[in-house]
Amino acid sequence: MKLSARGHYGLIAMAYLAQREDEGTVPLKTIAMAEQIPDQFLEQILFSMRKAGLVTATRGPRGGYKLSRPSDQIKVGEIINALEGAIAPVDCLHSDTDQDCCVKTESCTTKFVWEKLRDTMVDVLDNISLRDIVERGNTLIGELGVKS
Amino acid sequence: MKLSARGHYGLIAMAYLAQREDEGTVPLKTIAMAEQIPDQFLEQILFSMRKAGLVTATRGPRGGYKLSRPSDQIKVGEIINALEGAIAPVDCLHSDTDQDCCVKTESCTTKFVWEKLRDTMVDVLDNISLRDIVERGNTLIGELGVKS
DNA sequence: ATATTCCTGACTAATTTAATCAGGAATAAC
DNA sequence: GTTATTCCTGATTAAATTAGTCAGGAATAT
Repeated sequence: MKLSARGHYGLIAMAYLAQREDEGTVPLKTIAMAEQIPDQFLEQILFSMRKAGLVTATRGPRGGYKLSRPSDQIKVGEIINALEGAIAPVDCLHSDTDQDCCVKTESCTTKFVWEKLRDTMVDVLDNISLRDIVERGNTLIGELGVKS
Repeated sequence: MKLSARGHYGLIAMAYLAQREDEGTVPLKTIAMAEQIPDQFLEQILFSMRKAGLVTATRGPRGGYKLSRPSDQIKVGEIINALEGAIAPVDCLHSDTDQDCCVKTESCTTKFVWEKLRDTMVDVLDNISLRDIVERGNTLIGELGVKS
């Protein structure tokens, strides 16, 4: 039940962009450097973010990435979904019909457990926006002092 | 964010035992056969269950496994915990101090997201017992008719 | 005795994930 | 129009994890 590095890095990068949403574009290398993400790996990740319509990119000198929408309109759920596919603790949750996993055995009495888990996870992630993360970060800094 | 086969099979096997909790011990092979789980793999899994104190085993002819407690006192969370370790979407959630992941970058403003997700997941899984699964299964059978 | 069933570590195979490589295309600055 | 910068994108390799098997042993009921 672990998040992949893709998802982990992805959210960090998006939060980085959110924190600078009023400052125009940010080049990939800047993010990679600041957050210690291998930059060719981050390239893959931001490519996915662009395909998902969550960021826009500009090429050439002074180019880079920025959020495609205000940070309060981008939910963590969308990001993770774009990077890792739909959340589903168990594969057989995908099919609308029970075909795949419930035909042969009676084991699918357990299925509702994973459905409930999935629904709860989706609910949590769809209710946190990038802005929430930025604000939370600012609050922490205010309370505890900046760290670096 | 996928459950491993260990966890998936494990819950199925435990639900199987729960459904027969008044019938004495059930041999591993019976479960493996019924639920289509490779039996040497199931052996590993039930071994873990025993080490975690969730089942008791009897050797020899007419031996087998049974739940070590009434099914309503065994939560899904315990089972998954024993089979996959503590739930933690991101590794740095383990350490009580921030040492591991938050020193170098400001990326840990995202940490609370994973904390919240973890807490919610734990909450869901700790509030479903094996008996809930059995009852749910019986209800479904009553409503929809038995499948096999 | 013997058949049955669990015990347990070591091992192998398959899959997934992380990361790198490579070459290209667009664009701003000069 | 040349150059440096930055994103684009598929292919490939390397590392790690997971799934599953092998092998031999120990306990126990009949």
